[in-house]
Amino acid sequence: MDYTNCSMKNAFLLEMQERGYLNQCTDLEKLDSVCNKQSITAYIGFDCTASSLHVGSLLQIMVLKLMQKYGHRPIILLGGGTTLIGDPSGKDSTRKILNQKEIKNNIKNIKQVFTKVLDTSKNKTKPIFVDNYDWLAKLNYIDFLRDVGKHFTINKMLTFDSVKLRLEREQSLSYMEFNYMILQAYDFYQLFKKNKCILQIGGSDQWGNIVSGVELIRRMLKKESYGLTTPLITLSSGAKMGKTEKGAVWLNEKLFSSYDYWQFWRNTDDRDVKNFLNFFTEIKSDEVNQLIESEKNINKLKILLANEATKILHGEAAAKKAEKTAKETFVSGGFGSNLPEIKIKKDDLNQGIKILDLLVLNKVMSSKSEVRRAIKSNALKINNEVLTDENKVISKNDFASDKVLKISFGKKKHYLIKII
RNA sequence: GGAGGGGUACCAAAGCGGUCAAAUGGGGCGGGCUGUAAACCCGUUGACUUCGGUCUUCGAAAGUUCGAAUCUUUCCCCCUCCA
Repeated sequence: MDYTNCSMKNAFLLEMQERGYLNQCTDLEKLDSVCNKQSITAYIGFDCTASSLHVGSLLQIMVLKLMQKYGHRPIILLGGGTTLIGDPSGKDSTRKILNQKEIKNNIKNIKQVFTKVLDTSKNKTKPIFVDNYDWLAKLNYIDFLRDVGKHFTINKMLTFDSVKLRLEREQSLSYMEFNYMILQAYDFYQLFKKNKCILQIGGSDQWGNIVSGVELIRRMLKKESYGLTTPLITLSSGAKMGKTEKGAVWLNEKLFSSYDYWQFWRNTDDRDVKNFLNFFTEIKSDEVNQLIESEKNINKLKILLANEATKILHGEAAAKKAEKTAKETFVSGGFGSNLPEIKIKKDDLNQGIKILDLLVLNKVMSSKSEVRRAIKSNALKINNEVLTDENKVISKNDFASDKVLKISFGKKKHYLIKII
């Protein structure tokens, strides 16, 4: 949506707009004037179907961070209740239903990301974590239908994309999932009442759910609340954002290392660099424009992007370390110290280990055939030398004076073999 | 509940008794070119292998046959139309 003609005054919303975080808003002008008068509380709900969020949720997290910058308070709703139900938005089919234990565990892990990225030091803007299981689980079905359900018409619900698409594609939509939007609307109502949360933010696929909440609050409390969505990020290549050769780009370090995370940003498509600098770093928008103008070497900007983005999630030290490793590995072709390691026992090394076994056992590749294939196509290197012998046995002699050996698969995947 | 149609590898989709580890497209992976980018070109894409082969796969199970993804039976699941 184009808001260029809207005369916003509020600094927070202006920056939202400059960075491209604004997609749709239920009433931007009113929200603007509210934000100008007071600090607000807003919430974003996150899905807890996995043990970590991935970059797909990063834009939302950046919005929360930006709120804090302007003195507003974010609420993070980790939907233990709604995850039990499953949001049909943007899904072709029913997703896997998790049990409570899995969800609890997921919430615990996901929470770590927020405590790392957001500022928890200031009382006024300190994030609040809530779990809608706390109120959803207590609901009484009959009461709920009478108090909340009466405000929803099936006629309207059927027109929401999340429902409509399923019906059009003739994919089944269970009654359970059909209720999702009501529960999400009820969440907003609860947070409005309990925490004076007047704004719900979400991805563009959440629009329908968010509007339902705004309407529910209006009907039940006769009060005004707001909804705002962020755009769906589309890559220049048309692909979905967040896929790499290592799978999804997870935000939890256990699932996706800070080095890989840095690499992910470093490998950004030229055409996406400007957007990403605006979306995923804290560099000011006009500064970004200037950089794009003045810096002729796009790779320098990609390094900047990687550093800044990694800094936000994993801290400055991790970002620096990743940059150093990348430099050592790619520029000088040496041994970056932060590369993933494969450990070999001294005894095993004395006997010699087949390269085939080594790579499969350490999950560098999933089968011996794959290793053989890689060797046939000159994709495997030991200390930068192409390996042609698939029967190669790694032994002590292969190690340089240093106690380290570098194995590379393709141009980007490098591993250090260490003797333990 | 009745009548049809269908379930094939990561996905889509061909094959309908042997020449099928299974066409083709997409995706993935690798190589080349480059800039750790894009585009393009090439290779590869079940597992194990002493590179001769061997083993396991076409919804599940049983059967026919020298031989089955292909034929038969039962079961499970999905879709369409009718009620």
